[in-house]
Amino acid sequence: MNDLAETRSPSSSVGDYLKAVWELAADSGGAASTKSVATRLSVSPASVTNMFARLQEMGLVRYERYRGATLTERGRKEALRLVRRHRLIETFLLEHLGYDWQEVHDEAERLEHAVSDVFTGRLAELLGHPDHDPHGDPIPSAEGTLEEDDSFTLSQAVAGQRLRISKVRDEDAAMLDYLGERNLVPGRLLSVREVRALDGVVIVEDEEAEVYALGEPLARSIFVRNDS
Amino acid sequence: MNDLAETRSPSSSVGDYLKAVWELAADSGGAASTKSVATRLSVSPASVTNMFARLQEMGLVRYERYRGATLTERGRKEALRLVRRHRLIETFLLEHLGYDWQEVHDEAERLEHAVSDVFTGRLAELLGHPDHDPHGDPIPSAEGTLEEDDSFTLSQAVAGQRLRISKVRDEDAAMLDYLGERNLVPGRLLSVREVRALDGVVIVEDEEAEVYALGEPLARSIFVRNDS
DNA sequence: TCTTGAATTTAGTCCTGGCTAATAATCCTA
DNA sequence: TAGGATTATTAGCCAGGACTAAATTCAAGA
Repeated sequence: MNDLAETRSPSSSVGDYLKAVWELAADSGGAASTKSVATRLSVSPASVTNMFARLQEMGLVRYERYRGATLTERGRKEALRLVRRHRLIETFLLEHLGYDWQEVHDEAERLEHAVSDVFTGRLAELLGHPDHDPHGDPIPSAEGTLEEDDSFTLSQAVAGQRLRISKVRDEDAAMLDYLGERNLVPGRLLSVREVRALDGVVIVEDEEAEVYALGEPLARSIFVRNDS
Repeated sequence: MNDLAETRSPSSSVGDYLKAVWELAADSGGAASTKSVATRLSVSPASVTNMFARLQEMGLVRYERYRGATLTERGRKEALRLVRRHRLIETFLLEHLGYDWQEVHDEAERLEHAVSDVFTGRLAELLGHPDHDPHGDPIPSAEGTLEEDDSFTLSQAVAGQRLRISKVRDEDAAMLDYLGERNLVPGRLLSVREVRALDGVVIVEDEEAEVYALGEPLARSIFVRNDS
C-alpha cells in the first residue's frame, strides 16, 4: 500500500552522486559528465551511468544518454541538505573537537550521511547558526537557499586589486595545511602585486606586508572577492 | 597482495549483529540464539543464520549449527568499540545538544557506525572522559575493557534493601520518559518497601520520601546495586 | 567527409544483506 | 518415548551498488 521507496531517504551513495553533480554543475555551468563524476567519486564510469539512470527514475536528476545529468529541483534540495550538514559538521569538528584541516573533510563526509535533520538543527544552534564554514563556504539554510557566490579564484585576479579571501578549496589537505600555516585563510585581505601569464604565478602581499608567490595550483585553490 | 577483507572495517550490519550477540550473551550467560538476535534486530531468522556463518568466516564469532553464536576475542573487541562509541555519543547528545531520552537512542545508533576512532577520542575528551553514560551504563575504555556489572533489576530486590539506581534500560523510550519525569534516574537512592510476588509490583520510596508502586515491566527496567 | 581516440553505454558478474517457503533439528510434554 | 511445537537451516530469490570487458557514439582534425 504505502510506497517505501517514496518515503525512505536516499542512501548515502545516492547522496554522494547528487553532491557531485551539484558541485560539478556549479563550476562548469551545464550538466555533469559521466567521467567527471566518476573521477570525483573514484568510481568507474559504468557505475555512474548506472546510477544516473536510477537517479532519473527517482526524479532527482534529468539525464540524457551521452550528455550528462543535471539536478531536478528535488535533487537540488537533497544535495543542499547534504551540503548544509557537511559544512555544519566541519565547523563543529574544527571549532569544538580540535580537528585540523586535514582531518576534517573525510570525517564530515561520513557523518553527513548518518545524522538526522534534528541533529543538524541542534548542531546549528550549538554553533550559533553560522552562515559560513571555516573554509569560507556559505552554509545553505535549512530551507534550501544558498547565498550566491561572486567570488573568483586568485589566478583570475588582476595586478593592483585589493581582494579578500572568501574561501579555500577543501579537497586537498596538503594545500589547506600549507595555506593555514601562512594564515592565508578566509577573511584575509590581499593586494595583488603581479599575475604572470607566463607561468600562472600570482604574487600577493598580505595585511602584514608579507609577500607570497603562489603557483597556479595554489592560486586556483584560493577564492577571493573584491574588498567592498 | 594485501587482503582488503582483513583491513576494511566491518560494515554497519556486521556491527549491529556483534552488538546484539554481545548484549544477549551478557544477560543470558551463554550463546545468542538465532531467534533472539532476529527479534532484536527486526530481521528474519534466516538472515541471522546467514550472517552468523559469515561472521564466523570473519573470525568474529564462534558458531555451531542449532546452538547459537558467541563472540571471539576479536568480535568482543569490535562490539565494545561500538558500545563505547554509542555511549559517548549518547552522552554528547544529551549533555550538549539538548536531546531528550526518547530521541537519543536512534540517533546514536546511526552515528556510531559513521564516526572514526579519532572522533571518538576527541569526543571523550570534550566530555571529560566520562566512565558512565547518562543512563548509568559503563562506557568501555578505548582499550576495550569494561567495568563488570554487579547490578540487578529492581524486580529481583528484597523488601528492606537500600539500593542505588545504577542504570535504566534505554530500549523503551516511553518508560525512560516516565522514569525521567519522576526523577528515577541513575544515582538515585531507593528503599524497597515491598516486593509482591503475586503481581510483581515493587513498592519503593525515594530520597524525598515519595512512594512509587512499579509494575513488573518497569521494575525490570530499573537496575540497582546495593548502596555501599 | 572520414578516421580515430576519448567518452559513454551495455552486458554480464559479484558481494552484501535482506526476504520467503520448505525442510530439518531440537525440545517438551503427554 | 513419540508427537507436536518451536526453533533453525537450507534453498532460491531480490535489490543496491560496485566492477570489467566489449561495443557504441561523439567530436575533432586531416
